[in-house]
Amino acid sequence: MPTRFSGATRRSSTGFRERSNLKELDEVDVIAKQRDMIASALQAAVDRCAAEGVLQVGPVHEIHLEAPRSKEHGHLATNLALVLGSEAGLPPRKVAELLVDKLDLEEAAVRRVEIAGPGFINFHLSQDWWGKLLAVVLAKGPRYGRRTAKNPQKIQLEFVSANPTGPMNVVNARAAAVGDCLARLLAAVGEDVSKEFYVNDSGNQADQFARSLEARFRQLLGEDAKIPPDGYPGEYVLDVAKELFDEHPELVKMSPEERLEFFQQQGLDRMVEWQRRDLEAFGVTFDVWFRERDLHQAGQVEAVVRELQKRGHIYEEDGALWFRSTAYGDDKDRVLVRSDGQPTYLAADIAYHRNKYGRGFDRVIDIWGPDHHGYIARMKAAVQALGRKEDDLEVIILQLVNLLRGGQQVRMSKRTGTFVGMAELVEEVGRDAARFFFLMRSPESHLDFDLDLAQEQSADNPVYYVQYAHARICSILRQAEERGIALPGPEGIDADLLATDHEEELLKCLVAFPREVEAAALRREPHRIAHYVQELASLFHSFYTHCRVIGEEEELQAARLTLVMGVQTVLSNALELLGVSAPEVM
RNA sequence: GGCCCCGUAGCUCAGUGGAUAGAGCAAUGGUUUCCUAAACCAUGUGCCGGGUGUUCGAGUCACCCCGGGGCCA
Repeated sequence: MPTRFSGATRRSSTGFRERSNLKELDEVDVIAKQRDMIASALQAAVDRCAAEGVLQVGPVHEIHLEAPRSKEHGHLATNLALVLGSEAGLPPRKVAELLVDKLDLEEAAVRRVEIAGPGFINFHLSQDWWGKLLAVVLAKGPRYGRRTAKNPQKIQLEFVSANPTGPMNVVNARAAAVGDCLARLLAAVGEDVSKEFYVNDSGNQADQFARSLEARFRQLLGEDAKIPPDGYPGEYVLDVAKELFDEHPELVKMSPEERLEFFQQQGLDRMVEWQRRDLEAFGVTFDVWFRERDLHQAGQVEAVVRELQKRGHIYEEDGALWFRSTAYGDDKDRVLVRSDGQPTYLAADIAYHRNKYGRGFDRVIDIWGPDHHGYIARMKAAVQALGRKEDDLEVIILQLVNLLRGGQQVRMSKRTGTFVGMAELVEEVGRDAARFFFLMRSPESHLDFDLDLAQEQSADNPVYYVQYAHARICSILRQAEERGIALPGPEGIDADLLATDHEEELLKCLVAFPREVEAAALRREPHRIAHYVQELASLFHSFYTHCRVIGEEEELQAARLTLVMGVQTVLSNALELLGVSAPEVM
């Protein structure tokens, strides 16, 4: 039944986003359903062959169906016959023949089945099915690619957690982009995610920062104060000192001890605020900003040491308290409380992780910089010593970022002032480009970040390339709207008309999106989405050059407009996952 | 010395144990009466660092070696 896009139904400024009432399509993922139907048909065929004795095999554990790379191999393919071949003692192609012979695919939208290569069984889906797929994409709209989980995990994702004693660097920025994207991906597959930033506002570094502030403060008063040797000489410390000086004239009258105390609190708060603003400018927000200070004040560091003691994981040696982390695979035991009674950083970190689980998280994912890989074993040991499973803590180590300018590596040095921090980077290349570039590589790969390319407004710049595809679609839809072109509903189009390779490739790409999201989320690999969206944009640009949309014969125009809306939806959804904007005009 | 990451086309990198290993860049040549040329099309490129093993099948998994980067001591 045709519905009209123009006129009565809702429409967005960019086109004909429409709210469909395709209830059952909205609920069921037709792609997954198609897989399930083919898989169960294969299962039935195996059972029948086994019952008739032509195939002597045990129960099949898993039927693997994949989308082949090459289109000659159909839309879905299974290696089932190859797997069963050795077990049955028959050549795989023979097994495939037996299976295909017994295959009942009446329920499935399969147009053709063939045996190919060493024994693959390839399935070609009917064109009609592609029309249904488009209907699903449009019906789900922003929710296409998202799903709900039957038993959502409560996941805590901790990332960035930069020391509040200085500006954030480019690895922090990479962590922000990756962490935020991962949070979006996990939410997209139905998990319950909380993003957290851990503020190391205690300990020696925080003390040194306060002392550096004090020195800067005295300099403002005209005194000849020196930054302590382990302090922070950066100019930003002077800026903070100035701010505090202007806002708190009473500081002048305080004793040095009182002032130090004040700087410990207010100075670090100022830095944290600064970080929060920089992150916001990058489009990254956190659900929780957790202060290490609070852990100490609540006595949780002592508490976790006591708990480990009670559980028998602590021993005393040389006046210090040691955690027997080797019992869980660490290469040596670790000090938790030094002989002078001071807890170590590790003790606080363990207390922090206990706190996380105490808040009811099923799983904790930490994203750390490359300098922390040595901590994985001891933290995992601690988590297990506290009675959790090893997998309840997952650590992603981000590798280094090399900034390139003019083809040359930008040497990072705080001393020589060639330091490019997160804020400068976002300022220089823009939020979208920065995020996209950070998400192009897998987290554990070293990343070369080409500052020149990121700013280029050309085809070479993948961000613009992808965004341009979206803008072009918006342009088509605007024109269709202006001309008052009426459309059938997505379920009313004739999908047979989408017959060119360009169109088929696009449809296949749209189908693949939910699984791509799932893979990216489960494997913690956001870069998959960056690659996917480039692929989709590329297919669209090619389609755009070769196929007209507006001005074609009415039915074809309708079918292509529907296809283009589907592409728009998926481009926009994918970019949303990356945290990159999808502009309507460029 | 121990550990982590990487090694795939000239460069930067993708690559769920599957079929003839891909993309972008760079190079060369083309495409605009027509929805945005920030685009498209065509052409070439490989001991997937090396070896051994597991497997019906290995760029992918295991082990060893070589090389680059990093962390710790």
